[in-house]
Amino acid sequence: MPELPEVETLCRQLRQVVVGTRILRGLILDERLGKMEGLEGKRVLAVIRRGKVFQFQLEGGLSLFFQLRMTGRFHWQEGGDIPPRARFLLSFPHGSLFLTDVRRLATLRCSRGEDGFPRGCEPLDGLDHRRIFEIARQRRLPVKNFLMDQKVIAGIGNIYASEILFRSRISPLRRSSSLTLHEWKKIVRVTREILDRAVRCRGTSISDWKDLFGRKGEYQKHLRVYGRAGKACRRCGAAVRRGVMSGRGTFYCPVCQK
DNA sequence: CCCTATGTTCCCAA
DNA sequence: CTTGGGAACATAGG
Repeated sequence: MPELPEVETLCRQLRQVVVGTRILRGLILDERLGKMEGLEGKRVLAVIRRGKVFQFQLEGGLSLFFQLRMTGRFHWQEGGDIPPRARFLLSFPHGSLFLTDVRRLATLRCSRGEDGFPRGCEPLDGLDHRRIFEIARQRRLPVKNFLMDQKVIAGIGNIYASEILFRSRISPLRRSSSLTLHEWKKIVRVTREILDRAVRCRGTSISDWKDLFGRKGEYQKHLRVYGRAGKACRRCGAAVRRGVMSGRGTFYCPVCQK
């Protein structure tokens, strides 16, 4: 579900709503989500993101790390009932933050360190294509899977991986070790362009993605291949192909992408 | 019943 | 030991 642009969108909105405010109450509504210590009365000092992971930094050094995974969503409500499928809530004097999650795959980790974050580089603050090239050279997996490896680059998921490779004109099936330095330079530049634009669009609402306030994103209007199996490639007119890689739908143009 | 779904982790085989 | 692939997780919708 949420990839970097969607997580970044929520992160910016969360900052505006909860940073500097004192928590009235924190409640786990589904034990499977994770454990949490007393948060009552603590102020939220910052909400930051790395890759697809959120960190809420609280007064006293405690942090909450959230991973939304496939169907986790954050909602801000100034009143009203607990929404269906809510698994967690943080209440504040001016409203409540809910986490809902149909498939119950999201996770929460409460800790005092930085250990909740993925190890990969952040694509929005200067990916070094030489470094990526060096890592990719030693791996033999398909480049699409490589791009989605959160230990290398943090934040790219299934939709943006297909889009990045289409705009880079590289086949998702290529072994990561087969790409040249020049090709990585292109991929890194395109990644930055796509993710920046998707953040400005507040994410991709393909099925049901909505931001903190229930608004859809706009990046679905810019998608070039994702979800377009059998339709004409926007560049050359050939039929867009849908393959399956590691169990995930993978969209590409067999003519444009080499 | 079949398949699909914006993610991550764990197990197993090579 | 490393690497990569697929199942598992859980639920809804077409």
